[in-house]
Amino acid sequence: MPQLDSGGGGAGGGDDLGAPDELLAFQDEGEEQDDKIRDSAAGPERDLAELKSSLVNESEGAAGGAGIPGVPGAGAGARGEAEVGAEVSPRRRRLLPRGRRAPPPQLRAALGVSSAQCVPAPASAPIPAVPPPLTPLRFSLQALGREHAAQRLFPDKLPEPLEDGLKAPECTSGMYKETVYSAFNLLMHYPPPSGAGQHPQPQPPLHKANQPPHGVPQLSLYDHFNSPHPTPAPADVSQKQVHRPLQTPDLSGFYSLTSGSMGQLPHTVSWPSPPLYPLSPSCGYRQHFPAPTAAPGAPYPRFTHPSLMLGSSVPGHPAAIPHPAIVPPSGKQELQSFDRNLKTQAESKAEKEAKKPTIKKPLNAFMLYMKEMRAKVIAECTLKESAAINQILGRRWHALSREEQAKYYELARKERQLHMQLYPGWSARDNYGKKKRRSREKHQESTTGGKRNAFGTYPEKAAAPAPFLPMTVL
DNA sequence: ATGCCTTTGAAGATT
DNA sequence: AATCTTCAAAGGCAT
Repeated sequence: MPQLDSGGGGAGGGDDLGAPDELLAFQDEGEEQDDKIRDSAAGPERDLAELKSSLVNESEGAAGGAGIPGVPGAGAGARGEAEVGAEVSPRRRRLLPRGRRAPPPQLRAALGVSSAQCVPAPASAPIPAVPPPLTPLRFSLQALGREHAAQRLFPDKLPEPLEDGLKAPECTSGMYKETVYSAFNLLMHYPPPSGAGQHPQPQPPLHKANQPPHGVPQLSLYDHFNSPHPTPAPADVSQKQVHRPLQTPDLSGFYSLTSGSMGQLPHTVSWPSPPLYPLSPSCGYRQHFPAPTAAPGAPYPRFTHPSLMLGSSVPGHPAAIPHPAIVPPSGKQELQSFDRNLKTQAESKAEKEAKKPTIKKPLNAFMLYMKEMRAKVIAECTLKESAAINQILGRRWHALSREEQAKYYELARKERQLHMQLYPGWSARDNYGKKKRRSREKHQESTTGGKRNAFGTYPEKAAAPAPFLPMTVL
């Protein structure tokens, strides 16, 4: 989205041209802004109420024989829903019962056990920026995930944007205003003295770093560069092993909107972190690495695991530095077998090819939004089923103001741009077929009666000019 | 163990 | 050019 490129042209070329979706996302929202704002302020209970209602109505509509309800009930509230008067979006149509599992009843069950299942914040108490503490299990898993995540991080990227973020007006007056992000930024750059952390959760021991990251949740560049627990770089790495594929000065402003998962912040900000120090101003990315705390010369375990030494696909970026977007083929099973295979080194060429780590797609704006807000929704409700949560998040996404959405689009644009810089030869095509696709027959069934075009909307709407120029708000 | 569900957006593939 | 398809995250659930 060129309008989003406040840099007046940006790093170059087509990358600055956001996908049409980004423009379309703001369509039909002009006169709906007021409604959206009201809805947005209505709180989670309304989200759920709408969702429940719409699900019920949609199901009833389907059962009624027409197959498609004319208006999805109260669910129309979030956006004014003028567009659903005549036709229901393909996405909503997909909510209708289909296939062997009849999702709507499932979701109704998940959402409709009772309104009490969702525990919204009291009316007098606004939704906290920081979600309630996580359960011990989730807490430890996230901590573990974060640690492993750090192992996959490029040590040569750093919170420089964070520093910029502190200076950037949009970071002090936008989506993260008066949130923990500000504190997070500060802590990232001005961490408490070693041992000053008062959080009862001890920092995971470094020795864990030698363990393979089994079950490590996939992290995006967003996670990585906003990681509150950046990977400490060994002195030798920081001095001589850091290779950068490109000099990318125009990336200097990346990730100025720091966040990471909301759910991680409460404890992560209180973790004691080693002091940060800038690496090399000559680097494409300015680096801030935690000063090594290990004895000089001591091996740095975080980079010793074979699975962490997988080369990036970046030409001139030798194998040493893993990247959060790089993951073993698919999950922990593969990771374990990957280790074994590395030990035996007896795989066939084809097998090796199959074991090549996957470079994931960069997250789009909505994915970034979901990643950030999921924990919040989970905290507000007892829901855990992602399908239901995603529905809520989808509605909230539409209820966001243009300014709020624009920030995620900008973040996503930067993520794509950085991804492109890091993996010049990568294509989304590379990952095609790596997921087992649902059967063609089933998919056709699901799309029968309504097709979603490349813009996720109706062709006639896609043809409409986008009234919104995000540039004006950035 | 694996895939589906569900969301939006991006991008490759197909018509 | 327009449309279709796949994948990105996530976690419960069905097979």
